[in-house]
Amino acid sequence: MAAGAKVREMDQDDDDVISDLEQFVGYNLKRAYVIVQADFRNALGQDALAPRVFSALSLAVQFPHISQSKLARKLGIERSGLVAIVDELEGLGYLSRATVPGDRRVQALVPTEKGRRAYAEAVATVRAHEKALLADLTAAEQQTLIRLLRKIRSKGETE
Amino acid sequence: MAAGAKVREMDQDDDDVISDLEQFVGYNLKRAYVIVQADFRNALGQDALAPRVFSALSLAVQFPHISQSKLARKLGIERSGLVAIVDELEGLGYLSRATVPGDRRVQALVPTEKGRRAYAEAVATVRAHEKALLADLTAAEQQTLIRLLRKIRSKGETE
DNA sequence: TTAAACTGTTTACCTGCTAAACAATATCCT
DNA sequence: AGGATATTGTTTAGCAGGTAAACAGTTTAA
Repeated sequence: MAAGAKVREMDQDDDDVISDLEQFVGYNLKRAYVIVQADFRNALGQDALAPRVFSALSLAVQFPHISQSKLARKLGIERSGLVAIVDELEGLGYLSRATVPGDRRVQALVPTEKGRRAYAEAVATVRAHEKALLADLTAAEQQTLIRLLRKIRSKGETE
Repeated sequence: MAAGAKVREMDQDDDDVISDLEQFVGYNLKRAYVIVQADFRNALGQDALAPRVFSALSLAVQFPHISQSKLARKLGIERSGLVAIVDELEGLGYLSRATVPGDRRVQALVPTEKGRRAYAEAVATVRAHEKALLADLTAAEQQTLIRLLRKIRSKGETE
């Protein structure tokens, strides 16, 4: 399986050689990201909440009446990109766009009871799957990992 | 100006509240990945080698005469997705598709001297930028980070 | 020799974004 | 006051980076 297909008789097996790439944080980050994201997706089922929709819902539940602009900023995406996400959440009945008395430009995102329940359920599922995926890491290692990733984030999200 | 725009007078500032999201490895991974990738891109210049093209070149240089199938497998992408990447590298004159005596199906990727030089230069640049980006992490922390990311990878790349 | 498997490729598609323009609304500046 | 300036949500067009399915050519297995 891992051995090179026997297309040629003396095929030197390069599979275990450590490449340059492996020494880059960026490369390892990307590969790990792909795996964790895939795990997320089949944790919640193939066509349920996508990671970004889950994230938006999470923040909407935690910060009810947040505006779309603020939410976009928290998520690190553009306002325009958030529209489809909020559309989806509204379509699912997980939140509604409410007008704000003082400012008629902003749409306050208020989660519905259904949205809060769905989120509570999703968050438990995701947590469980992430825990299983990261079973090889001790609790301390997981905390360290998060701490180091946040350090990188704080370097880049300065504004 | 991290403070919320003064749209309303008593706008509680949610910016420093720790959200649920921050506790997920997946979320932190994604955010960090975006930052490192962006750093990579403006390390090499806006329209130079994209990360994935750099990665492919790296492996082609390190494993000359690797086949596209093997390269795709190493990169964790589909064969079909690799075609455009190899096209680009060939277009740049960084490698060529060579026929293999024993098997007329496979295209052996052989880096040119130009390709090897370009890679050597790129790798130095990327290393320098990554070092700068990760200056807040000690060398030990960087090693730990890579070790933990590889642990996640080894969990997901089992096949 | 026929069936099965593998290689590279094309094509059609999907996801998750950005950037630019826009109308509506709000705020700032004298 | 009132005009410039800014902000909010939105649409549209486009890009990057991938997948999946089908295919011809070639090789291996039965």
